[in-house]
Order: sequence, then structure tokens, then C-alpha cells
Amino acid sequence: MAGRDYRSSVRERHAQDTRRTILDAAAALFAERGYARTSVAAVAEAAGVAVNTVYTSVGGKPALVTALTEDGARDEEAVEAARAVTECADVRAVVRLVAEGTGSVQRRRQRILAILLDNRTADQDVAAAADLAVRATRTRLDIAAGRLVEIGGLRAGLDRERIGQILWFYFGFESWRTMWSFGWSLEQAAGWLAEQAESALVEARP
Amino acid sequence: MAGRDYRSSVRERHAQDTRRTILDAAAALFAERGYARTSVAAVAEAAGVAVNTVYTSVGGKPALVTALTEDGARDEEAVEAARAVTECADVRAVVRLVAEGTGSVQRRRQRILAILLDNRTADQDVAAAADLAVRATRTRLDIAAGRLVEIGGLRAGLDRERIGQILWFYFGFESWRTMWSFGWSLEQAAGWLAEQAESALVEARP
Amino acid sequence: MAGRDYRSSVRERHAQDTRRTILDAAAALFAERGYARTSVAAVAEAAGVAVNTVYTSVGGKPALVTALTEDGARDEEAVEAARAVTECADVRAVVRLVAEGTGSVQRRRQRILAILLDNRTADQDVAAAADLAVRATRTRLDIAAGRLVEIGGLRAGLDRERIGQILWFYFGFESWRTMWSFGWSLEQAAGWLAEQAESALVEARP
Amino acid sequence: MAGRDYRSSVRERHAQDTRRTILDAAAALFAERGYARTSVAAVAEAAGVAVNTVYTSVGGKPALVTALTEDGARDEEAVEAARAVTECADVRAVVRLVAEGTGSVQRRRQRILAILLDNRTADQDVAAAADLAVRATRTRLDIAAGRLVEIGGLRAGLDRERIGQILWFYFGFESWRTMWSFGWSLEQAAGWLAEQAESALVEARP
DNA sequence: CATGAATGAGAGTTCATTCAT
DNA sequence: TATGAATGAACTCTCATTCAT
Repeated sequence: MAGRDYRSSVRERHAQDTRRTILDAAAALFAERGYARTSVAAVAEAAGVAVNTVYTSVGGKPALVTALTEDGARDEEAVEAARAVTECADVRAVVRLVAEGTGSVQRRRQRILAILLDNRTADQDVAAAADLAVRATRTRLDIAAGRLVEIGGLRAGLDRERIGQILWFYFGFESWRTMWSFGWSLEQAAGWLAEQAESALVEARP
Repeated sequence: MAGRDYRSSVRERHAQDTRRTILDAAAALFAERGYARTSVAAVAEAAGVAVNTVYTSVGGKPALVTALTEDGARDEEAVEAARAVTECADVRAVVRLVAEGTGSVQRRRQRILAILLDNRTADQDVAAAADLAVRATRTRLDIAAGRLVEIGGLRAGLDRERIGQILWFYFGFESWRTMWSFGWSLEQAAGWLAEQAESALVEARP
Repeated sequence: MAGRDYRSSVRERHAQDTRRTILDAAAALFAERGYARTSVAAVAEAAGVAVNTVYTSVGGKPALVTALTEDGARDEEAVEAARAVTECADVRAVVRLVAEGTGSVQRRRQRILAILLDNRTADQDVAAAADLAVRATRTRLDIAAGRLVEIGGLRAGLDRERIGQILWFYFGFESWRTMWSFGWSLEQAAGWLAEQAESALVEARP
Repeated sequence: MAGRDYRSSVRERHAQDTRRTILDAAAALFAERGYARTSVAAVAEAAGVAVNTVYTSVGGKPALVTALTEDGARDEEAVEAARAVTECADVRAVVRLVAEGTGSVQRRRQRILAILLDNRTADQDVAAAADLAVRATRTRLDIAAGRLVEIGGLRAGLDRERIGQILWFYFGFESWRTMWSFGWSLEQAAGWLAEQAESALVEARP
């Protein structure tokens, strides 16, 4: 059994490489032509492997999306940002944190998020993955909304649900996508969105 | 328009009915299951006609989307709203007009716009139709941006392009979709968006 | 609507022809090469139609077997033979009737029965169709067994179940297949089997 | 036989175990789901080995059947029974011997015979193995038929070929399978079949 | 004008099998 | 010897589309 220890090194590493190549090719094609119009054969060709290697090393077509999604699922930055929010006692600072946190994460996951969002209707699995991503982010924003309520100093008439909606409006997926489509930098976008969100949420200073 | 007057024969009216039924069925299915996962056969069945009738009375699958799009293309309300903007001399009033105009139009065209946007990647024709719709609206917003520059009284550092972007951010397709997703009424949404856009664009009153 | 009456004659007849040709080709190939090793493409080619005409005019691969089976399902001869048995009051005559009835039916359905029996394990639908056929015949034989009990004059120790088994042994599918494999004629086989069954069932004449 | 004696090394014995495990798994799956619907991967999984081990230790998929068949090919009981027949001078005793001999062998080889018979059409190798088995048994029965002719005392009109057919009818594979399907014990079945065969072959006692 | 029948193209997937380790 | 990775070859089936009626 000597040859079966946990570091089958060469072979396993090679397999991981193959998988990576396939995933990259898939992401590129899904982004370029969309999920429905991208065939498994095309992915295989782009990755330079046989069609069925896609099946043996990743799984079917839906599995490609799933695997792509899981790549960045364990997003520690998002978790860290969420924690920072709960430790912050200033309303404006919370909004800035949210802006920077969501912006940074979504900048990084831009490609996969676009794939998920743009191909929701093409496949049930894609739709499920997209919903999952949306829900995760909205949940985090709702938590931030709760924190804002705790801190207080907001404009009148804003309950937690409403704040969550406003946060999603400004820091949700579509908002950031619009920013990137304008060609704004992360800092520029985060700054502008934070400013706008503040004016929507925080009581005007006397 | 000559052929579509009130003297259309019975057969022709019947044909128009068939076409209408098919388009409605298509819209419903595209909205529910997405373009890629909706087969022409399914549309035909939902409309209660033979598969080929879809071809003879509308055209192929892409033609369904095109036809659906043209349904509301001759949007006189949008034209009228655009004209009103050019005759208005008050910055805040212009923003309100834009809010009400875009909101009303997009409320009405909600379904088809969602289909267009959600199925961009599924088909080239859909993508083209979506781009057309986007471009038309952005163009109108850019005209409004020009009018705002003419009137003056805006915050410092805002050029025409930037204003156009901000208007698109607040009154573009995704913004309104987010509003509808929140369940806000047209008035509520238009009011809130206008307020936000004002604070982003207009110099704070002393 | 004149053209849509119940005798769309030409087109429909042509469609029926196509279907028949496909079914015949399928039966021949299934018999020759077996279900598993016969591809739909092969059936299509043998029938001289496009692959997908098989799908539109019959259904999938399992549907081919189902359709083939239903060809002779409405077997009036079997029903008639069963009725004759219930009206017969002589034990030996009943056995003869059963021999002739089953033999004639199975001679005629020889090909499809062989396909069903030989490809049970290849496909679930085939297995289901085979079971159905077996059950139908066994049920008829069990009814005949009941009749024999009613009439009486059988060897000691034979209950209805046992008689049903003996009838199935002599007049079941495998028995007849063995007969055909010997090259015996229907009359020869029916005569011999009846004689054997009699000696197994009927009390020896003093 | 040199390599298979009691001095086989540990490794070799281990290899034999693996092979045995694989063959058992294969037999179980072939019996349960049929040859065509059983994948090599399924066999490997059931045996708890890698797919390729099936290839290295047994051979391809057809080789599984072949190996299974050879398991009981060297059937000394059948040989012995055949010899006993040639030494027996009583017609009825011969029939009994044949009944007991074939029944016992086929009881033991029941599983593999069912696999062979039920999957004839699924694969050429299976068909060949099945034919081989059939031919072997028929040959033995034909020899017994010859012996019966030698002894004499049979019903009029029975030549050697006819007797061979009758023996095959009563003591062939399908006959015994039917017996097992009835749930009859070996003794019960052998007794009944022998009795029937006697009445078919032997001149009635005055 | 609307239809049923038929088609060609292509997709996803499974399978038996081999290679390098 | 046994293995995981990778492959090539089919196969079933769906779909958008056209033809003759």
C-alpha cells in the first residue's frame, strides 16, 4: 500500500492541472458565449483535452458551473468584512466598510458572478447557484442593516427591511456590475456608492 | 399601416388573433423557463396551434423575441417624456420627469425587458434586441443629461458623460427591476429614485 | 376545414406505411442482433428513413418494442379459444383445445415473443412487455386449469395450481419454442404435447 | 496445472481472491440487471476494486462471462452420469439416471446458465458460450438416446433423433428452469420429469 | 392559412478500454 | 499487481426547421 499515501504527488497534481485548465476554459467560454451556447465539446477543445475528460475530471455540464462557483465560495474576505461591521460603532463607517467589502469581493468574483447572473434562465443548476450567491450576499447586507439599526442615527422611517433593500440597491450585484461597466475603479465606485448610500440612510448633519 | 385598418377581413383578423396568442404564449414561457429551455413546440402547444403555425405566422424562434420586442417599440410615452424634458427649465423637475417617464415605461414593458435582459447570452438575436433597448434608453438619458448641463446648477465636477452614467444608474433597467423586486409601487420607487438622483446631481441648497 | 375530416387519407396512409416499415425493420433487427446491439440508427437505415423519423413516428427505442407488442395484443383467437374451453365438458377435449389454441397463437406471434423473451434483461420496458405476455398466457392457462378441475376425472393429487403449472410446462412459451426449434409442424407439436399433457393429467383409462 | 498448486505464493493467492471477488460480483450483477445493463464500472464497484483491476485480473467484459462459464465447465458429475448411462441396461433406469444427472448439474449451475441463456442476444461471446453449453448437454443427451435405442423396448416410431429431442424437451435447460420457477425441489422435479419422459418413450407395460 | 410528417444537425452522456505510475 | 486518469467511439434523444398537403 506504500504507493497510496495522501501525496500521490505527480499523478494527482497532473490531474489537478487538467481540472484547472478545463475550469478556466469553461469560464472563458461561458462568459463569452453564454452557458446554453457553449457545448461540452467546445470546452474540451479549448482546454485541449478529450471531451470525456471533462466528464471524468469535473462532471457534466452543470458540474462545470458548480465547480466554478465553489472556487471562491469559501470567501474569507467577505466573512472578515462582515465581522468588521459588527464591531464598528459609527454609521458612516459601517457604510464605508460595506462598500469596500462588497466591492472588493465582487470585483474579484466578477467573472463567475456575471456567468451566474447572465445564465440563470439557461439551466436549473445555474439558477440554483445564482440564487445561492444572491442569498448569501443579501443575508450579509441584512446583518449590516441590523447593525445600523442598533447604532442608530438614521433617517426617520427606515426599518431594518428597508435598510436591507437600500443596501442591496447600492451594494448588490447589479449595482457593482453597472460600476464596472462604467469603467470606474474600485475606489471610485466604492466612494461614490458609499456617499450615495449615506445620503439615503443617514440623517443630514445639521 | 394600410393593411391593418378596420377593414381587415375576417381571415386576416383571425390570423392576427393566432399571432397574438402565440406571442403571449411565447412571452409567458420565455419569462417562466427562459429562452433556451423553451422549445418552439412548447410555445405551439401552449398557444394551441401546430408547431409550424409558429413559423408561418411569426417566424422562427428568434423572430418570436423580435416580434415581442416590437410590440412596445413604438413607445409614444417615452418620446413624449423625452420632449417634456427638453421643455423643462428646472433641474429638479427634469429629474422628476425622467423618473416618472422611465418608471412608467419600464413598468409597462417589464416583462419583455426581463426576457431580453435575462436571455442575452442564450441567443444572438436576443442579445441584439437587448442592446437595442439599452441603447435607446441610454440615448434618451444622455439627452436628458445634456439638458441638465444646459440648465446648470449641478454639483461641481459633473460632466455630461458622468451625468448620463448617474441617470442610467438610477433610472436604467436594473435599477427599476430592483425596485419591482422590492415590491415598491411605481410612485414610491419613482419618488425615492428621484430623490436619490437629485442628491447625487444637484448642488445642495444653501 | 374541409381537408381535416377523419380520412386525411393520403398523408395519413403514407404515415402509417412509414410506421409499418420502421416496425418491420426493427423486428427483423431485434430478432437478428438483439435489442441491445440494435441501434436506432440501424433501424432507421434498414427502414430507409431518417433516424429521427423513428422518433416522430414511433417513439424511442423502447417504444419500438411496445409498438411491436401491441401489434398482436388484441388477440381474438386466444380469447375465442379460452371461451371454447369453458364450454367444453370433456377433459381430453379441453387439453386438445388448449394445445391447438396456444400453439396457433404462439406460432403466429413467434417472432415478437422470441424478441420479448430473449431481450428481457436488456431493457426494463422489454422486461415489462415480456412479463405482461407471460402473465396473460398463464392466466388463460389457469382458467383452463379451473375448468379441468370442474369437469373432474383427473389423476389423483392434482390441485388447480399444479394443473396450471403442468399446462404452462407443456403449453407455455418455452415449450412451443422448443417445438419450433425441432422443426415440428404445428399439428405434430400440438398433437404430441396434448398427448403428453393428457398422460400427465388424466386418469389412465382402465 | 503447475502454477495453481498449494504452493502458490501469498501474492498469487491474493490475486486469486481478487479474481474470485470480481467474478462473484459480476455474476450477481449479470443475474440481477442483465449483461447489457451492467457496466464494468459497476462490477468493479461491487467488487470493491478499481475498474482497471477487472481488466488486469480477468479481462474485458466478455471475458467475465467466459471466466464465469469455465468455472463449472470441468463438470465431473456430468461426465460420471454419462458414463453410468452407458453401463445401465434398463430403459427406465436410464431415464432416471438422465433425470437425476441433468437435474443435479443444472441445479448447481443454475445461475450461470440463466445468465448465459438470458443474455444470448446481448453479446456475441455470451451467445457463443451459451451455444457451447447447449451443445454439450444436447450431445450428452444424444448419447443417452443412442443407449436407449441399443437397449430397446421403446415405443414404436422413435428413432434416435426423436428420442434426443424428447430428452432435450424434458431434461434441457428450459425444462429445468421451469421446474425451478415452480419452486419444485430437485427430487420432485426429477421424479415428475422422469415419469413424463418414461411415458413418452417407453412402451406401456401390458 | 394552417397542418402533420419528416428531417439534419448537434448535444449531452455513458461505456469499454488503455496508458503511465 | 493494481490503480487513477484519460480517451475514442457510440448511442439515445431533442430541437429548430422545411415540405407536401
